[in-house]
Amino acid sequence: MNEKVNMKLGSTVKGRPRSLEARRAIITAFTESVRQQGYNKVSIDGVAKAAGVGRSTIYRWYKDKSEIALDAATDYSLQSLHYPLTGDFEADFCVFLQHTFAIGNELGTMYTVLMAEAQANPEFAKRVWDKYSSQRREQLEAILKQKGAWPESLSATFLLDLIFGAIWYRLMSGHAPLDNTFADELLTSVTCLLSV
Amino acid sequence: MNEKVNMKLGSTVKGRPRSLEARRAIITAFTESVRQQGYNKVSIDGVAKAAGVGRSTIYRWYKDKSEIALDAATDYSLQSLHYPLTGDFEADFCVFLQHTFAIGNELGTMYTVLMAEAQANPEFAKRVWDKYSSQRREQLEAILKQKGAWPESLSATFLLDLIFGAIWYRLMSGHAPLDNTFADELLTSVTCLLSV
DNA sequence: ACAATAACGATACAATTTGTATCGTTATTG
DNA sequence: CAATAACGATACAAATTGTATCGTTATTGT
Repeated sequence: MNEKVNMKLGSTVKGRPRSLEARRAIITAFTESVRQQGYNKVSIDGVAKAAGVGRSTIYRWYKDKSEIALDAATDYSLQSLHYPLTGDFEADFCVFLQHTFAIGNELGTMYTVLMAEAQANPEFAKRVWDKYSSQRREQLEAILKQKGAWPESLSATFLLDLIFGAIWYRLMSGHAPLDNTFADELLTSVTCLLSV
Repeated sequence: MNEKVNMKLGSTVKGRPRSLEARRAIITAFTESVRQQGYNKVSIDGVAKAAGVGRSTIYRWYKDKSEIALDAATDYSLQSLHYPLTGDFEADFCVFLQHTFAIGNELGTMYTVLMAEAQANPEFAKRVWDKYSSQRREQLEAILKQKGAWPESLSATFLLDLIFGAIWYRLMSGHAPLDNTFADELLTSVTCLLSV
């Protein structure tokens, strides 16, 4: 989202302040539209009408469709990222998975689209990474480190790739669900790999 | 690709046969364009001009852009799938990874796009799965089964998701390469999981 | 040789969508 | 109440899509 935005509380800036309701409406309408029609068939005009805002309002704050997607995705994801850890590896890992699965089942489509969009746009890819991926990785890494003994031969980067990769892969391919069985299998495997 | 196509050798069908050169040119130009500009910025007209064919020729055989992507992706992938196994788990696994990495580094962008496209289109998703994903999975599963002892608690579906997931995740995020180190880590982990 | 056939390149077309610009209106600040 | 900037509405050129039509070209069968 545009940084010059006049949305800070207690702003001293003159002029009509940005409508947070409009932004929320845009994000909601966009997310719902993507879910129903697929990213490539969603038009800005359609989102504007569904959100009940003017098309110009969207263009004022988002350069193009991919920017809306990034804002919508990070907005949603960050909400579920700030909660206290118990310190118990197994419990925290399971909670993390549950949150991640919930987001995935809710917004998986959106993230896949972001990845596709990032493919040919390194700058955009970096923003997706910084605003979304890296934050979730850091959270999970902190949880994994609670396990204590960590085999030297196992790099954290690789283990994170393994876990997030499997989740992503199921999300994208849709060939198997993100359910409790899957969570159990992840826990078992990670425990196994960390106990060598 | 259209099934009614008149491209079989020794066809008895009247009329001018389809130009395989045109198809090859389309696939090549499309792949290159996607690599350079990104899927969403590639136009059919641009591909036609780059391929040196008429725009109508493309529309005659492909319903839309996503169909070109699917044809291009499967065409390329299937070439690398038919080779004999040695029967040695470790050797075959490494060769498989090398082939998969090569395809990924060559066409990863394309596959990510296919996944995104498949998100809101179950029918298309099924075709991607049947024509691409499932074939590679079967190949890898055959290789893994050569290992012999397979822990009851570890489902093949899950293990395949772990492996392909990690590869995909690296491809999409681009935060780490598909290199020999990564292959080693995969081999080590899979061996560990299969030896419990 | 020649008719039948169908893919080819080209071009034209309406419909959609994009991103920009402009307008009068509305909300907030000083 | 003046200054300011976001708001919704609307108009616009440009690009793109998918369809249709045309004359041309390559192949098959008689």
